[in-house]
Amino acid sequence: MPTPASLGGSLQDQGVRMTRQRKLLFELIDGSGVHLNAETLYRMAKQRDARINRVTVYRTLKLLKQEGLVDELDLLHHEGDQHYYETRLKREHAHVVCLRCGRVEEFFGEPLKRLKQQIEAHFGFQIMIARTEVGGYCADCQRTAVREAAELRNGPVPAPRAASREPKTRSAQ
Amino acid sequence: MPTPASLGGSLQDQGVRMTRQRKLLFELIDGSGVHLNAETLYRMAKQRDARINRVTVYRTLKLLKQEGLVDELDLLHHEGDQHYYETRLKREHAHVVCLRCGRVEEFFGEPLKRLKQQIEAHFGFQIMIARTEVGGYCADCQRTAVREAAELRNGPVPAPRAASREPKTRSAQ
DNA sequence: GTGTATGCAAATTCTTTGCATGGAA
DNA sequence: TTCCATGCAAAGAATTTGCATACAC
Repeated sequence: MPTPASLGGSLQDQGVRMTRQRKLLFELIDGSGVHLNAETLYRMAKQRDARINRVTVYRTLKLLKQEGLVDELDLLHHEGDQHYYETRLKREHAHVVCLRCGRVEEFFGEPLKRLKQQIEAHFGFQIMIARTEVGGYCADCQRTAVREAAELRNGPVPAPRAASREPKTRSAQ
Repeated sequence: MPTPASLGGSLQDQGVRMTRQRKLLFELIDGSGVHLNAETLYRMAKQRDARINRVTVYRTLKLLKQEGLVDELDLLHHEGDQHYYETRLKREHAHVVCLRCGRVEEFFGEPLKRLKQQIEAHFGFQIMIARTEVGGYCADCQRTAVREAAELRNGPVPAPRAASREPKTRSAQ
């Protein structure tokens, strides 16, 4: 299990070459918290090194995915069909996506461990990847939805959807 | 919650027109058990009605997805980036994919309910979609992997990967 | 009759591949 | 010095869109 600062460390031992591009990409993925997609990662990398190519980003993500160093998510395709990547954490967690404002929360907790254990026991299965993604409405957006519905009934000027499209992230439990 | 035989029923009430194509697609999705992808569905439909177009399949799936009548999965991209669809069941369940033979199992159970409840309570979240997809090795493939490793050590003729690529499905608990 | 759904062709989005060159070990 | 990694251009897979026609209501 790699510490954030050493995404590449274990790879080097396996004979994978440490290039300028890979070093940069590893740093960005580790440093950015979570939920980068290929395009965003590419743009961030391009800013710090104009000589990097989008294809290299895809190849690097594929490598990290194969080696089990990052997890691939789609966050329920809430904004398009691209995939998102995060460094693999020790703790199992679920992603909770608000379908209205796009905020992504993370949930760590007992039920996830139990779920995994039960599946392994039930099927004699050896679990390598586990992904739980949940969509719905966050507390804020539930309130807003109620307000908007009221305004729609009463006044002819519904408030513009104030929710940010910029996904925020907050961890829990 | 639609019964399998009436995927389209509730849609008609909402002013969605029941066309020859939609009727056929609804029947196929309902009848086929689970885990159809767009291309497979298209080919099945084409066999029963040559006049159907691939685009109509995509449009119909999108409609059903929006109305919450089918769930969209990717089964961890085990064989490509296409998506899979299944009619929405009353019971929450997880999909358990063998990364070697491609078999897909379904897991129904307590931990899933608990997980959902805890997330709703913890965040004040209103869950609309929940998706759990688990990848790993099934009991059979664990045994096979051991045998193959042994053959690799002893004899120079490892057995070909005998596992079927045709995903089988079995339900559990 | 009206307006939504379809088919067709073309476009778009996301991702991968082939091949010559560059660079890490 | 040896291969693996990169960049570039181009291909590929999955899905969506524009627009004229067909057809459900």
